[in-house]
Amino acid sequence: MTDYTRPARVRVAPSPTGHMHLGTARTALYDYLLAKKTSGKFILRIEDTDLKRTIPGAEREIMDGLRWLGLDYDEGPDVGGAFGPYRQTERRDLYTQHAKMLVDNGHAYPCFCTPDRLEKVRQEQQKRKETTRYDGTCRKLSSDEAARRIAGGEKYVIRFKMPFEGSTTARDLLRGDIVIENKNLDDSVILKTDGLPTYHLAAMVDDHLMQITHVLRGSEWLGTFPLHVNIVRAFGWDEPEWVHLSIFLKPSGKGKMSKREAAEAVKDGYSIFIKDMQELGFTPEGLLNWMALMGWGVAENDVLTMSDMIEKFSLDHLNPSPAAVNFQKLDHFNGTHIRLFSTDELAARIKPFLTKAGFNVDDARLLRIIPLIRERLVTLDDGIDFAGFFFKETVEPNPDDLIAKGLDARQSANVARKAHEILAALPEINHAAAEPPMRALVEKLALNPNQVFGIVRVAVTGQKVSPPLFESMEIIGRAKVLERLQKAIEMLESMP
RNA sequence: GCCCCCAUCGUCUAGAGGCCUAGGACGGGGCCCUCUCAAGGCCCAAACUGGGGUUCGAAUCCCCAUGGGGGCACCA
Repeated sequence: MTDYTRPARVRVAPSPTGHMHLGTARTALYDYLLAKKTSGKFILRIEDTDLKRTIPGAEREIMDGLRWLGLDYDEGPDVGGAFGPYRQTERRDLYTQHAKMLVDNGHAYPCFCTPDRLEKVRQEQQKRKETTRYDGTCRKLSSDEAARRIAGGEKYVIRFKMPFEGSTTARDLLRGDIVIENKNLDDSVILKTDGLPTYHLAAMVDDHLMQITHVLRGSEWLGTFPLHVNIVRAFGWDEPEWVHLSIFLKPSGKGKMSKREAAEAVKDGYSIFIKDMQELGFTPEGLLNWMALMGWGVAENDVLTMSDMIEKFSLDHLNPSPAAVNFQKLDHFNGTHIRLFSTDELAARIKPFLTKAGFNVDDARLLRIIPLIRERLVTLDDGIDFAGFFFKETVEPNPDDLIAKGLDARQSANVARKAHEILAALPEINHAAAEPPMRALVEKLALNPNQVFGIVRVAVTGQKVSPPLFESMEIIGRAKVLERLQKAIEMLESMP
């Protein structure tokens, strides 16, 4: 059982090489939950040691994404902290020193092999159907010779010396002991020609120096797990708790999320990128709830707020198996959380979407609209379809939509005229006053409510689907309702 | 090819040897409500991959098979 009485220090350590995605967000969430649960610290560390792949703006997106999700970090590049800097390129000297420590105590060595040679070795191994691995050429070099070549200006990397014999046992919190024969391991590069470390060195050094107690990371790291454990042990450090999280599979469950699949999701109105999700109208609450439950589960009542999650979260109960993403379920959680918002809250969340869509939003009016649309929204973006017409001067219904089922244009025009008459006779169009006479009209015409109200709906809102008719008309106001009805009558009359 | 990991309804999961006739959620189907679309309520179908052990007793522990996934970079 995990000890939740000691404050945990956990970190999310993304590399700024692209858009922030679901996997990073979920790891951050679990980190955050653990930190909150133990009154510990949640830390953001930027792993930007691959200069070639670093993308400008990516770091900003990560920080914005975490904050938008409500996963505020206690330490990080832009907030500081006692264990900084929190950007690996700013910790360069630390890695150089630590690499040297390993060389000095015989756990690492300089390697002068060129990329060309390594590539050739790899190809030959592949041809012979062998495992591709470093062949150990430079491991045999004497330290004198290595020193001479370095002094001669030759380029080199530092490789970690993996043991040849025996086995390495690494303990994962969810999987127990993972044992691997050392002969299956090779000597990985820990410090590159450019002087910057690879993940293997940088993450181990930083996790130790930053006093990380629990390392939560994707299970794609399981392959290099023994390497990492060996590095930590070579330094003589205590190990953190290792927790390898399940990875996300594409919706079909066949293979992990790929670029291709990501593009596919966007076409369907979804995305695996946090920034896109925000723009698509998903809420942090819905997203968090959904992500939390991929890789973790609760017995019942799975609608969870942040405080519910903090209360119920348990590392021991995480699920190690891969999880296929299910966007339909995201829709469900998003809608559910939207319905949990107060009217003021929802209005504030929707307003930016309406504004962005070009509507001039009146706050008081929006507040009246919210109760009408709340349970119809899946995303905040849906607010445009359900509330946009309230802010339009005029609407342009599709003429065909004005014709009720079972009626022709002439008959529909007649219905519209009668409705206009009834509504025009009212000093004010509100729900209470308008519904009874309109119901009476349905009776009198021997039609069904669908037909009559449908015509009025399309005329007044410009669309076939809308919030409840009478409540909507009340907000639109008498003048505009009559004006729009009149226009619809004319449209119908001009139809053959 | 080699190494590693995983395995409960279509999907996400609960399950920690007897509380299991296997629970919940999404999705699906049906009914109710209903001015459209939703939301909501009620109901239904749907799973322990297979085979061997261990045990009085296995979804749960062990082994094998099968299936799925991940990794084999001077990327993270």
